[in-house]
Amino acid sequence: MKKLKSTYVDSLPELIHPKTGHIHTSYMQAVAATGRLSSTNPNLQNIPIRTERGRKIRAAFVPRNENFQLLAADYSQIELRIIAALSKDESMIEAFRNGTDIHAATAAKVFEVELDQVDREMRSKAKMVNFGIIYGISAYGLSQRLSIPRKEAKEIIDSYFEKYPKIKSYMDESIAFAKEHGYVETIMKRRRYLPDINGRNAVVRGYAERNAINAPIQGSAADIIKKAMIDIHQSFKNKKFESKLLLQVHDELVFDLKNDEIEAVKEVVKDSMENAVKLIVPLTVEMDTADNWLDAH
DNA sequence: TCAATCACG
DNA sequence: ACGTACGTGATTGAA
Repeated sequence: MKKLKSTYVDSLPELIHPKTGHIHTSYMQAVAATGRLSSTNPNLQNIPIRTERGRKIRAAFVPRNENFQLLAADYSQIELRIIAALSKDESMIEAFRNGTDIHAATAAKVFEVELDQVDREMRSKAKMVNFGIIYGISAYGLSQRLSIPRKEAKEIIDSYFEKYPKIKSYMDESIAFAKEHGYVETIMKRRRYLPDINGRNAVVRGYAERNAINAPIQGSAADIIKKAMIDIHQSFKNKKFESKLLLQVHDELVFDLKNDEIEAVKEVVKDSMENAVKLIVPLTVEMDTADNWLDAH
């Protein structure tokens, strides 16, 4: 509990710029191997939200004055939508086209129950599995996360691949591509080189194989939000908006929104993010406004 | 200087 | 049999 105080409460006020009255972060464009941005000095991509005390820190981020409010816009499940699109798995595509809760839909499939029979625990497990898929899952890793025997974890994973068969073949193809070419690439052709993909050390090779699965997914999400940011910048300039983009947090954009531009800005932001690229599944964006960052979620 | 820890997506 | 979920940055305390 020392972390919240030393990293945020004590440090951030010291970083308010004397001239602007704002905290200014630096975004690094060539640090993350997948093509994500990173944020330093201070890092504003890891402002707390998960604990009650942490949420109070996030609530301290406010608009510049009474004529503005904060707008937070975030992609819903962008990485799973990308894997659905890249793998062309019919079931997962169908789930996203129908707008169903993907974790609940996954739980229904994996545990073989009706959608309305999915309880909180089943959904929670299915959510962990969905995340695991993006990261390059192993039975052992899932068993640790879910605190269940490895055998049971393996059964869940086997069931997952049975219900979403093309996710499995897509993952195998990503690894095969990497082994042949020595790199993997995103939807916008950003490459991540994986020199250890054919290595003889199983631990190192396993790491590269998980990178082969994860990098195109995480990197494509980064490509998409970057394109959206460029499109939004152009629109704001053309329309002479005074609202400003403040922060990017991987799948979220935060704006200082002028009160007389609310509807126009929200339309531009939603449209630019949802249509930054055309996938075979819809991209959806959730957004909200408030007088602090916490409540804009 | 570096590993461990903890903050986020 | 092996060792194991992806990507970051800041702080802390031991070496």
